[in-house]
Amino acid sequence: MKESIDLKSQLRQHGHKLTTQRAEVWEVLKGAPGHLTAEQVAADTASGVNLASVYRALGLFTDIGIARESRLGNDDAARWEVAHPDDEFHIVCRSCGRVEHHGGDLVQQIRTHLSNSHGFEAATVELAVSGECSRCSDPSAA
Amino acid sequence: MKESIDLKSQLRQHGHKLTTQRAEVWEVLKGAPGHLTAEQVAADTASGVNLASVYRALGLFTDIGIARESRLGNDDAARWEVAHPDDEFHIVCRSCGRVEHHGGDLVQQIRTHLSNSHGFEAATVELAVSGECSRCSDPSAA
DNA sequence: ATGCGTATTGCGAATCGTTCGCAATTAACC
DNA sequence: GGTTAATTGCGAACGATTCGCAATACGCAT
Ligand SMILES: [Mn+2]
Ligand SMILES: [Mn+2]
Ligand SMILES: [Zn+2]
Ligand SMILES: [Zn+2]
Repeated sequence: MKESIDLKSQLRQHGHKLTTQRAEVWEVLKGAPGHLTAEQVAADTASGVNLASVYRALGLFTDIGIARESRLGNDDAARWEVAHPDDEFHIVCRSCGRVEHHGGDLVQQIRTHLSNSHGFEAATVELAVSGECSRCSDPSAA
Repeated sequence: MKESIDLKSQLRQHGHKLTTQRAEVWEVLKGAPGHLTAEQVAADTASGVNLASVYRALGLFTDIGIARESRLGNDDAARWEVAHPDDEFHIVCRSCGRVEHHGGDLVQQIRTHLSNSHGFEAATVELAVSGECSRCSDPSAA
C-alpha cells in the first residue's frame, strides 16, 4: 500500500503549525479523485475554510513538497493534488477535460538524455499530453 | 533558410483581414529573439497597438497556427512566439528565466509510445524542463 | 478611384484567479 | 493557564485577460 504522508510532521519539519484549516484542506486533497481548484477545495472543506486560507495552505503544501500544482489544458485556474513524481505525467482529454496519469520511464529517458548528452540536470520535467480520451473518441464504449 | 510565413495569405485562408495592427504585431513576433508577453509585444509595436488588440491578434495567430502560446516557469503571464513544433521543447532556467529550445526525437518517442502501446493519438505534447542553465550553474564561464 | 458593409480597433469597464493588509484568533511551548 | 508568534478571515487590491460598443478601416464591387 501507498505510504501515507503525516501532515503534522511534514509541517513541523519545515517550521509550520498544524492548524484545523490545514488539516481540513489536506483531508480534501487526500480524498479527492483528481485535480482540484482552490475553490473546489474550499467548497469541499468540512468547516468551509476561507478561500484565501485555502490558497495559503495549498501554496504551503506545494512548497514543502507534499502537494503538486498544475495548470491543465486550457484551464486558467491552477489545480492541486497530493504530490506525485514528474514521471507520472498527465494526459488531458481536450474534449471532456478528464485527466489520466501515465507512468513508465518516458520522463526518465528525457532526464537521462539531457544529462548524458548535454550535461544538464533537470530539476523538473513537466510533460502534458492532450488528445481525445477513449471515452470521447469511441462513444460506443460506454 | 527557413520558410517565411506569409501573414496575408494565412489570414485570408482563414477568413480574416490583414490590418496594419496585425502586421505590426507579426513583425514584432518575427523580430523578437524569444518568448514575449502581450505587453512586451504591444510596447515593441511600431505604432503602439492597443493592448486588447494585441491580445486579439496573438489569439488569432495562435488559433490559425502561426504563433505559439506558452506559460513558462512560474510566470503568470502568457508568452508568444512564432510557431514551432512541439518536438522542439522548452528548457527554462529557474534562476535567470532564460529559455532554450531543444529538438531531437524525444517528443516523437512519447507520441510513438502512446500510440503503439496505448492506441492514444496525442494532439499536443507539451514538454517543459527546468533546471540551471549553463550560465547560471557555472558562473566562471562568462 | 469611390462607396458599402462588415470586420476590426481602441478605449474603458468588467471579469477572474490570486494575493495582500490587518485585526482577531489560535497552536505550540512553558 | 499564560505568552507569543503564526495563522486565519475578511475585504480590498492586484495583474492578466476579456468584453461592450462606438468609431474606423479593410476588402470587395462598382
Ligand atoms: Mn496529477
Ligand atoms: Mn518556443
Ligand atoms: Zn474525454
Ligand atoms: Zn540561467
